Amino acid sequence: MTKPTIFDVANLAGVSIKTVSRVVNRQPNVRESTRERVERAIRELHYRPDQSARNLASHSSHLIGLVYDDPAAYDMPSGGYILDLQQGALRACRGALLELLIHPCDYRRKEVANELQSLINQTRVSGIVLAAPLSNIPHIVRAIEATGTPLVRLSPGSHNGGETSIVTNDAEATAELTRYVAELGHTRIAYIRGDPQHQAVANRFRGYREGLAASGLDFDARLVANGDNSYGSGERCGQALLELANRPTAIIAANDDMAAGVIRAAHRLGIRTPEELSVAGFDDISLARQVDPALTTIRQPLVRMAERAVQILVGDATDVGAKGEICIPAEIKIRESTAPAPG
Amino acid sequence: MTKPTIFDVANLAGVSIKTVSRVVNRQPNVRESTRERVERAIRELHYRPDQSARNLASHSSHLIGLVYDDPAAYDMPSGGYILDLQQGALRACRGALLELLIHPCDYRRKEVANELQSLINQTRVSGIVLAAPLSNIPHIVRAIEATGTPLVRLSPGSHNGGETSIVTNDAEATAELTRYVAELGHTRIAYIRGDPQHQAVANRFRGYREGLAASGLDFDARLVANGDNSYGSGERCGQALLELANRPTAIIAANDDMAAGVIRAAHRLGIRTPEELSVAGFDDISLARQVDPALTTIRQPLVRMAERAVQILVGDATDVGAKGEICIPAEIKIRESTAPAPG
DNA sequence: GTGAAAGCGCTAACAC
DNA sequence: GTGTTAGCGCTTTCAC
Repeated sequence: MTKPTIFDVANLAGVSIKTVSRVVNRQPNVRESTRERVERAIRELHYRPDQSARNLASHSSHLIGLVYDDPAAYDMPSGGYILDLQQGALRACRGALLELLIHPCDYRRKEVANELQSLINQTRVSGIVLAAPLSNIPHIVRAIEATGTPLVRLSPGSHNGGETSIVTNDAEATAELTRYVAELGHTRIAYIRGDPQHQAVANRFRGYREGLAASGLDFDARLVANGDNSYGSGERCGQALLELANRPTAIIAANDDMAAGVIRAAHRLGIRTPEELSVAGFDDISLARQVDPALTTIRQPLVRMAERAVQILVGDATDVGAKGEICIPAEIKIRESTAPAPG
Repeated sequence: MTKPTIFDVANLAGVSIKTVSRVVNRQPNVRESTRERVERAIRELHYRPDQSARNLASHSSHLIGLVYDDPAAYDMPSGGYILDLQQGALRACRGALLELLIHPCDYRRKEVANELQSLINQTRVSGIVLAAPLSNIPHIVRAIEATGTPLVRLSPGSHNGGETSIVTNDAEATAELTRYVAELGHTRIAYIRGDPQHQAVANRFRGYREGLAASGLDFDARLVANGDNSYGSGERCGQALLELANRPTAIIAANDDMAAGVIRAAHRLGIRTPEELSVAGFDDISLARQVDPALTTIRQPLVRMAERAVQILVGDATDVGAKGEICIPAEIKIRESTAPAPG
């Protein structure tokens, strides 16, 4: 009972190995009847092509590498973010008979570029999905491009390369959310910024300012705090903002982790959410539904973004526009954490 | 500037490719001076062995497959659980120059066994880490064992095979937690069971009963609810228990997701935690620290369990006992959600 | 200690 | 439409 090879299948089906190869790879130029005979033989022998051999011969692998910032290097921020990315990538892989290799790495380390080149050389991944903030660090992007491996970047802050990138409308969505909060009667709307390295997150701040302006509210720098995307930083910034003399009645955070931290900080200070304080986030990770009150947030289409990225890598993107910058719009999710301004 | 091969290195170093291979694979029988010459050539050419070729020739790969129950198939329970597993596995991979392939799959589908055999055949992963509850589903375990691929199971409910498995002391830890809660003065301590397919989780229920007995408390079947490990089921079970005529003053859940659900249910019903209701979970996922009040729970050493599993697969486990059942004990984390019984 | 030769199982030209 | 023939870049006998 040794593992069947392409020769065994060819023998049984009475064809050459090349024909078997054609059938397996769904290539044209095979008569329907021949195809069926081969497929029967494959089933009979439980034949499964050996990836290593295919990879070697074809100079590619059926592996997609998902590269993202290592959460273990910090205090585990945005775990939900990663799961969403994985889920999207996996969904697209499943359809394309690919497997997914995950490679978190700390973007602050100098050797990342080298490490990624090693990864590519050794595994010959047939494509890389690079998540933010790695996706907008020039030397890392260049290192990958230098290998010639297809690359799709997720949420690079600005589209500055010839490569494909997938983004969402961070600024517009945040502006809309800000206007929504303003319409609830809030006039002192604070904002917690995220990791400055993360340009897409920085774009959200721009949206906040645009939203204020559109609502006829003045921007007040004292109502802006700087977090780092982590839950803990949300707690700290929230507390600082809420201890202000004339405290805000609404706080918008650049992501859900920080927004969840704000809710807790408010709770600690005895400030009720949403009665006395409205809170909103961004991402709609599962935590957003698990905090109390459930977060009003912006649903970033992470799953679909990652899925799309893989589809593009395998040339499976059905529509046009598989080059350049592809935008999948975000959508506002109103839940329990926002309410009319007090008083 | 084409990619250097083993021949280029051999030429430059003035040796045969076999010698280069020996150096690369750290095999004996190479004179020190020769080794150095080869290493210099490798550095000079930036040579990196091609994995596909190695895999094909050696019938193995430098990939580890992490297989777990697909959270996307449900309502995303225990996302933190998965991240912990990944983190541990990745940590061990990094040290061993391995890459990690993730393969979530829905254990309820009939084709899983086949799917996993495909995965193994195609990628030739050099080892599989199989997480619960897949790890205690006989036909799945058998399917993997049949391929001859090294397998380490995580938390199979009972050690029923010749393979290595890594477990934690679910029952003992839960018993200890139950005694702790009893010592706080609680006499009506409810329990929410988890997914019945998940034997390790089932063991926790046994621990609960043992803990009650050790504390001189009677077991009351009405104080037991059946969840499915999800946050939502925790909410539902929590509500049901809290609407009981003579409601419990403490609820222990078989995992953190459900415990977090209980806290929310209590909040909805206007029951304060921990003043009127103590709540405890199991796992210590990051959510445990992000709910309010932070959960008293049992820290399951998931990261270390997964790390250890990979170490064993690559034969890197330093100590003995790398066969059979390895137990990494859990530890109780007391936070804010448990307090003395009211009244 | 070191090397020559024979594959590993497949894909890719190119012929028919 | 289908088959033939070379490799892909390494590891593995086994000889020296």
